[in-house]
Amino acid sequence: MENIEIARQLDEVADLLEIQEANPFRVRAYRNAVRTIRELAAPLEKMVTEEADLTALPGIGKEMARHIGELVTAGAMGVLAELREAVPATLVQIMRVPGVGPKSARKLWKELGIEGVEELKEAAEQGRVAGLKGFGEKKQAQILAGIEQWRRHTARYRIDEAAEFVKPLLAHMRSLAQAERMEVAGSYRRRKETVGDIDILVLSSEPEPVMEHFLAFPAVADVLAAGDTRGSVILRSGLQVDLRIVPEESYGAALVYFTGSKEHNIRLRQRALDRGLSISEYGVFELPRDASTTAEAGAPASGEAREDGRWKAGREEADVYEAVDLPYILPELREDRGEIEAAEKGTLPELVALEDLRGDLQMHSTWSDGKNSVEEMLQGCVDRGYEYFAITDHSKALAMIDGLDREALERQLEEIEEVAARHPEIRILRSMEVDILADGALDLEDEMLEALDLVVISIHSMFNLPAGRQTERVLRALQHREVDVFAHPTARLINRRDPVSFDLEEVLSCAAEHRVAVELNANPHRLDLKDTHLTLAKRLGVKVVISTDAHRVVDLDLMSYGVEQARRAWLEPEDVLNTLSRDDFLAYIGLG
DNA sequence: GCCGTTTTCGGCCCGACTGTTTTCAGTCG
Repeated sequence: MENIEIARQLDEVADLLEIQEANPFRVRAYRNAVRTIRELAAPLEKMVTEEADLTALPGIGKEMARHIGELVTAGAMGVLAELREAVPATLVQIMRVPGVGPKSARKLWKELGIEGVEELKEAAEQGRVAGLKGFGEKKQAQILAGIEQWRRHTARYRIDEAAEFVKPLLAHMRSLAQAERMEVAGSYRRRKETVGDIDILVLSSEPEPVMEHFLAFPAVADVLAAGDTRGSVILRSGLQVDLRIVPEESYGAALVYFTGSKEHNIRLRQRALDRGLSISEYGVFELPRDASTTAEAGAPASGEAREDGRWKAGREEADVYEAVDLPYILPELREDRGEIEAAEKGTLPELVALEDLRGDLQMHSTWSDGKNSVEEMLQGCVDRGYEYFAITDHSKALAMIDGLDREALERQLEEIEEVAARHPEIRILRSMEVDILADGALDLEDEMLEALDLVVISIHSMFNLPAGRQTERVLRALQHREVDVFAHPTARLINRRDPVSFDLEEVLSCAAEHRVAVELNANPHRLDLKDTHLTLAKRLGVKVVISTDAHRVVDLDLMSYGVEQARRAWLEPEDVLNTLSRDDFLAYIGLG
């Protein structure tokens, strides 16, 4: 059983417990376990069969380990089965409707017998929901709108999709003089591969016109909330945008708060409490001395309290970190994946940056499915300051797009030689993206593989092999002595195709042993390997190459998405092969 | 249900907005 399925079932336990009004901290314990499992690169199933100690994982205790063991060995968890007996599992769907939480779901079920979204819609349309105590006409309308929104949009947006919506919105907001500073925060700022919504923070001493201007953005389809300092809208695209307006002394604290992640913020706030401080989006505050005896021990709620002398910091993000004795932590690292501990010890990584890259090691030309010639791609690479690049057209197994057979490759290599002769300013690597066939053999004769400067291999077929066979297939390919790079290893397409299943740890160990690098495919549809996988690669001593897989010259600019994900994985320049200079890179791949 | 050089018991982040309320609960981020 895949980790993702185990996480899903534990998450359902948490949902059902919430509807049952269980101890909220117990619910949180399940959510924490879910988070750990979602980020875990090692397969739990294997850990269980090897009798590894699951309780060593954060948020997994004795009980959680027992649940997981049960699920892996018996295929189901007793705790979930019992909950499903007591609570209709379809109530979880109701909870997903915006504006409906566990309390409402329970009430709708207990008092109106509603068990699913369809029934909820019907009841709301008939006006029966408004009759409930604590509900009303407006709440009922909100629920109906919520159902529509939920139907329209369930998936998260790829980061490049989100960027397309963010750009015009930012331009709109920047045209307003009262918006003194502005930043897109949230997971967008942390450069996650997908975002659920967009969070925009504005510094202004005049919030009213800023909020008005925000609501007047032409693409706004629906206003969910609009207060003095917080607003929330749905764009026509279905994307939700939240706006927060804060004064100058709170901008840094609000940026920390609004950038997240939630888990990172919780750690910071706990750290503050340990130091007699409290952090909120308004700043860092000193706790009252007698905090233990009073109920309101936290940060002052709003404006007036910021002037009572307890405000300590909050203008800039760095001030907030400094207040809890930490150096500044970059947004990409704020996931509570050890960055707080590293910051404390002074061992934060020196993250790789776009300027560090000296070459691009996967791109296509008109020889296969690319839209530009070899020479045009070369010029694109020269324009981006690269010292080397690889032309990696597809091999013949991809008949659909006319992959190159041996003869075609030979002709292509002749052209490359001619182009190279005219362009001594950059080194063209003679390469190919060779398909890994069903049995792990490579889709090109050994003789030709030897003739290439760089052999890149990847999966384009048989995505659904069972994990055991997929692992064997990949291991065999990795062991071929001519292979240099394993490209887009899991073959996933974000929101479109699941990753293939194989034992990643075994695959990476094999890559390390045979000195094969893994690719971080920078195309925002792929971002493969993803951040947590790359962290594991680094730990296992596997080098990474970041490549765009460009199919036209402009695609070469997708490199930034790759670098951002590499940064989320804590990669430093020395972890990434294509930060090497031309001579060092050629030496690394044995071309002296 | 998890966790711990201040704790194996008693904690577990903090605040805005909305709707239905006369002081707050629920939801969300």
